[in-house]
Parts: sequence; structure tokens; C-alpha cells
Amino acid sequence: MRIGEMVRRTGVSERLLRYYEEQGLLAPERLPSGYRVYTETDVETVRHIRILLSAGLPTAKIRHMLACVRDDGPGLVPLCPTTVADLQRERERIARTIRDLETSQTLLDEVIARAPEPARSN
DNA sequence: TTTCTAACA
DNA sequence: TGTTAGTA
Repeated sequence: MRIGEMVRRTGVSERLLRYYEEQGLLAPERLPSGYRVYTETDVETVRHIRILLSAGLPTAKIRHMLACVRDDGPGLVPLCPTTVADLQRERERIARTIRDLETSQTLLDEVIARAPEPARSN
């Protein structure tokens, strides 16, 4: 199928589908005209990409992860032995980011709390 | 009409 | 990411 149908099937915009290709996440074949040709597998791959992206993984990690994942309907299943470790590492990275943001939030709360009454009316 | 690339908002 | 221009 060409990109138009992919947009309908996946709900992902043309722009984004081309971007995923540029990032090495998809590799559709080309017609002599230069038009991209996608397969059913690509539709599935886009679903995986969306899930991994929602999980906060960068496209570079997703690129390696795609070959190591299966889809049993309800969710993704990590296959390669390194995949689980990679996911745990990402989880830790996210946890670290959350902690940093909480520190920032606390700092802001303290500053806000010291504001004179009239200025705090937000 | 649909898609492509490249570049700008 | 959206949008746009000029094509094939």
C-alpha cells in the first residue's frame, strides 16, 4: 500500500511516517516513481513505534528494539535477552528524570511560598 | 489525485 | 510536526 492508506490504517500523518523512515524505524520499498510502498508488517511496526514512543523511549533505542519485539495482541513481548535489560535501563533513566523534576517542583514551591500575599493571587 | 523532497514557520 | 511549493 502507499502512504495514503498507511495514514488511514495507522492514524499517523504522512510527515511522521516519512520521519520514522528518516530515523531508520521503517524501510518501505519504492516504486519506480519514488512512491513508498508499505506492507502489513509496516502497519504493525508503526503500532510498536507508537507504544515505545509513548513509553518515553528515544527513536534511536526504538530502532534497535523493534527487531526484538513480538506482538501477542494485548501488548509487546520482549524477545531478545538484551531487550529486557535495555527496558530496565530506560525505566531507570525515566525515574531519574522524575526525581529531578520533583526537586525542581519543590524548589519552586518554596520560592512561591515566600511571596508576599498580594503577589500570590495566581 | 496522490506522492515526493526540502525547507520554513 | 504542520505546512507549503513545484513536480512526476
